[in-house]
Amino acid sequence: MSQQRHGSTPGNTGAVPAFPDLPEATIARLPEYLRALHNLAESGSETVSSEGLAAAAGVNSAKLRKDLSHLGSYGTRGVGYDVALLIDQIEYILGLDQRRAVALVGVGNLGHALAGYDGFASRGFRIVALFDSDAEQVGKPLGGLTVRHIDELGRAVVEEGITIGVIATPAGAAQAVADDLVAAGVTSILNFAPCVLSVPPGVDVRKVDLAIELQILSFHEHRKASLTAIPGGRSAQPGNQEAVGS
Amino acid sequence: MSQQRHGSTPGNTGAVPAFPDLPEATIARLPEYLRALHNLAESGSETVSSEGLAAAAGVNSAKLRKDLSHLGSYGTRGVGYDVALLIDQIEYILGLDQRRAVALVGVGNLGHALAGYDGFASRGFRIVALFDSDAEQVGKPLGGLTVRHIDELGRAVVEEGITIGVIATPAGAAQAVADDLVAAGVTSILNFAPCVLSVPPGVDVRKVDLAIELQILSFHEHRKASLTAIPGGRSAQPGNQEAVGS
DNA sequence: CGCGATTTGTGCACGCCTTCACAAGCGCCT
DNA sequence: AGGCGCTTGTGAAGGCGTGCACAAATCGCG
Repeated sequence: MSQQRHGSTPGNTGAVPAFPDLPEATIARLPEYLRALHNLAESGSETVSSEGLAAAAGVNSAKLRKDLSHLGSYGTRGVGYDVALLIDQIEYILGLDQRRAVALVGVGNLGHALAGYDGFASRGFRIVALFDSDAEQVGKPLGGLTVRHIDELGRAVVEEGITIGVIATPAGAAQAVADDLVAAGVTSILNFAPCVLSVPPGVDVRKVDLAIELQILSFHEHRKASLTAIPGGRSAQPGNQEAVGS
Repeated sequence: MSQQRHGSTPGNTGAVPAFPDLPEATIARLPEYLRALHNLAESGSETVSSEGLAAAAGVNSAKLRKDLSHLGSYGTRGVGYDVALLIDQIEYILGLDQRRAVALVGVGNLGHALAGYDGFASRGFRIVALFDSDAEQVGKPLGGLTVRHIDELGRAVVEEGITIGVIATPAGAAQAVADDLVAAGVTSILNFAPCVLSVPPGVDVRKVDLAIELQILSFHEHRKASLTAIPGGRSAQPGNQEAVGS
């Protein structure tokens, strides 16, 4: 975690409700809280304590309370948080009430899986267009959509109201695709290609590199092995849960 | 980002080289540096300055120097870093010289893509076994391997020397699979299921939730939209690169 | 051999995030 | 109505990570 520091809203005296200036670390945890809350709602819970929700989300209860306090006071002392109300609040903050339209570029190995991943639809996103530069792929049906050539991206972004682009191409093509997405008006990019993208100010990029996650685990394996090898090294360390994305 | 605080190596006076106690944030960036270094090596560079490598990895040069200084002094003032030497060092630290054996559990939509992802093999990992609980899937060939029933996991872990498990099952099955992996002796787990896993001390879990990444981007879209809507809101913010992990 | 240009390695200060500990508030029971 | 137990919300402290700015070190050239 590093940059991504955005300006606040200085003299916001308009009728529009002030957009809360949440810490980046808090934002990254809100989706996790949201998922836990949906589970609780399904199991019939009306309210939940910070302790209970924290356990379900895998975090410290103090951290959870501080995170939620940034959104405003939606809890009742002595009782807990109203599950349904909190769900609405978090979904509003995250902008999920708009069911954002997503474009997926690159329908190779990974792209196929992403196009068919039902976890997107169930959590507020619609993949509305698939693109590829390979003529072999263009025209093929995939998950209810037809793969289109990347030249059509600009038009599709406008017509479908796309605001988020997902890049699942090889690393060599990723920068060109990013440029195309930006030119088309997309301002948020999720990049699965193992490379650094250069984008203009105002465009947000998040990166997911599957191999990097394994390499981090590999480091801890290496460390654990070296600890158990030396005399005095303990074989059990308090290693534990760790989420990506900070 | 949160826990994962491991004990240091107190009285390490043995012949085994002291395992460096790297900050977690540094560890998360090492794989990125490694990728950039491989690119540089391929293009024929013998040495690289901190400025150059930082640009290739998408970070600040001061941060890069501090990160590398934790590994020891492998640079030459006035010249830069020896690319080949640094690659060896980082690969050693990350434990990649052992080409770790990985087990993949769940060959559904996402599992298929992971099994065929060549980015693993090219970066030090071998997927050596595929598992599923669905009898329909068991026996099918996939990426040069045959899908096995999850009951065989314990035996396979020992025989193949598996140290890392990847969970690509639905959320409902993930905890049971994690328990099986731990029981079989696996001490590192990469979890793609959208749920919190409970594991004993000494086992490391990293989580990748594709929908969460989109939700974080959605938040920034929402924020940007609300900024441009109010008078005085600027339409271009210094949003920028942001990696997951850490 | 000495000097200047270049680049690393790091001490320091700042800011963010986490965690503790507790006061304030709410509901329930008597 | 009053008191008691429970839970939230938050002030303060501590730790971690980042980035600046500079001293130390190395190479190349005259």
